[in-house]
Amino acid sequence: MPKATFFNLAGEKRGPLVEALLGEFSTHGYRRASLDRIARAGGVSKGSLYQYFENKADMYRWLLTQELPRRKLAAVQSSSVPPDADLFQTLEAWYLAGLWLFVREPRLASLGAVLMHPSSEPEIRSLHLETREQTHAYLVGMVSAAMERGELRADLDADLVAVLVSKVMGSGLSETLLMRAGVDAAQLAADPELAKGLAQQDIEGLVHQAAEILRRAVGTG
Amino acid sequence: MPKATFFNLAGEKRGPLVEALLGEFSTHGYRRASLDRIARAGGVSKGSLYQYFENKADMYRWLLTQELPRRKLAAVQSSSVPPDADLFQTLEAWYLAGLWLFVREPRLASLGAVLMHPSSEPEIRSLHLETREQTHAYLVGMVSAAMERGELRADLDADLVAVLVSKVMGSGLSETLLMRAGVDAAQLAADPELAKGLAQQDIEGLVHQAAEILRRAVGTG
DNA sequence: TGGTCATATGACTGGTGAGTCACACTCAAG
DNA sequence: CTTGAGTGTGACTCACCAGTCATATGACCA
Repeated sequence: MPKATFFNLAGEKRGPLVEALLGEFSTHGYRRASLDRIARAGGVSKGSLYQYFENKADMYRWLLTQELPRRKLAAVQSSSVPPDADLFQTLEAWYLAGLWLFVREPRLASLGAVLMHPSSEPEIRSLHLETREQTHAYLVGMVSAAMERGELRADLDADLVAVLVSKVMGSGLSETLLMRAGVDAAQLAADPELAKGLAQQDIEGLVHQAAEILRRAVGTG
Repeated sequence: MPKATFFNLAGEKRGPLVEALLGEFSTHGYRRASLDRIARAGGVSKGSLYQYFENKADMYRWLLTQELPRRKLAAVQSSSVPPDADLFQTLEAWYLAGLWLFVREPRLASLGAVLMHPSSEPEIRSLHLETREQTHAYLVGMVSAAMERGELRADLDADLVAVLVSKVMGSGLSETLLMRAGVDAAQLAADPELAKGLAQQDIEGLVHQAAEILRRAVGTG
């Protein structure tokens, strides 16, 4: 957890620092991220970083568990799901908003994508693992509820369906989108201008197609 | 590419070295893998490593593009697909063999899994990217052929179906299996004994369920 | 025996980067 | 004005590690 000093920071000093953290970790990943660069880009001395955070892993952890969700939520809140939407409509709206994040906030989106992969860095392995477990548990809950509402075939394993959803609507869609635009998540984070190529894809159509495939795969009827 | 010296090596010297490469890269990933450890574990001096390979990336590249496919093929060749099998039966047999690899050769399987993720290490980024592109192209070919045989709905995008297959049958299945057994690919590589927990899962059932979901999702009828 | 070539070795170099520490600055309270 | 707690600083330490090189070994031939 960051130290009190960090939270006491005035916005005009904290803002650039957070930007620096976001930029560095999203373009270089955890291991290759350099604290010297973060300090320089953030307009802060290296020693100060250690006034604010316990260590490098603490910075990464705070960014990914506190700041990333906060910003994601803010960026996605515009999209509202109608109250009578079924599982597939809900998922479609949700993941559509997630894909737009790649266009509007590529650094946030790439960071989020990386977080869903297992990490080989011991300091942050458990963070990635726990995030995946939480996401999975949340989806299992959604799927089970939909099953009880009769929207899904009852003979299916909720666990397996949850993985299906996360793979198809999550990494599957975002990787397809990136592939079609011919860019890499890491490049995108380094140069957000590249997001323009993404915006020209038929994102709505893509997400809808995936949701319909999913509906056919596990939906009733 | 490795140098001639490497290929001239007698089997009894080369074997342990290859084992060391495999062990080190599969448990620590590219960046954290240490050449000193590889040399020690492989019973070879550090200088010799540079008689055999250009550099670290060369070792990684050789292992993943030459040795890994060779061994995977050998480990999987037992499973034969009947000549009249349709796309879904073929995929089921294929990926079933892939999952057994996690039980029999966890280090190979984890290496292969990591290779399918984007890497943030510049030296090997293109290797990972190209592997993913090749795999994708191969699947697109398979899917297109199956479409022409009328096994798949014709209104679908072959590109999207290929991603679907790779996500559901590939990473989706292997991560489900690992999750159920409560192990991590990295742990598994470090301690292959853990594979025993995997063997107790109903692997055949899991793969079959996934293949049937896929059939329903994109198959005709 | 002596010479040559391929191969083997491990101490060493240079670079990097996380984390530390002695010192400097600020400001509010006494 | 003085004090000291809180904050800021960046040169420095320490560990790690890829890659090099001077030297050694040994096989083979003349």
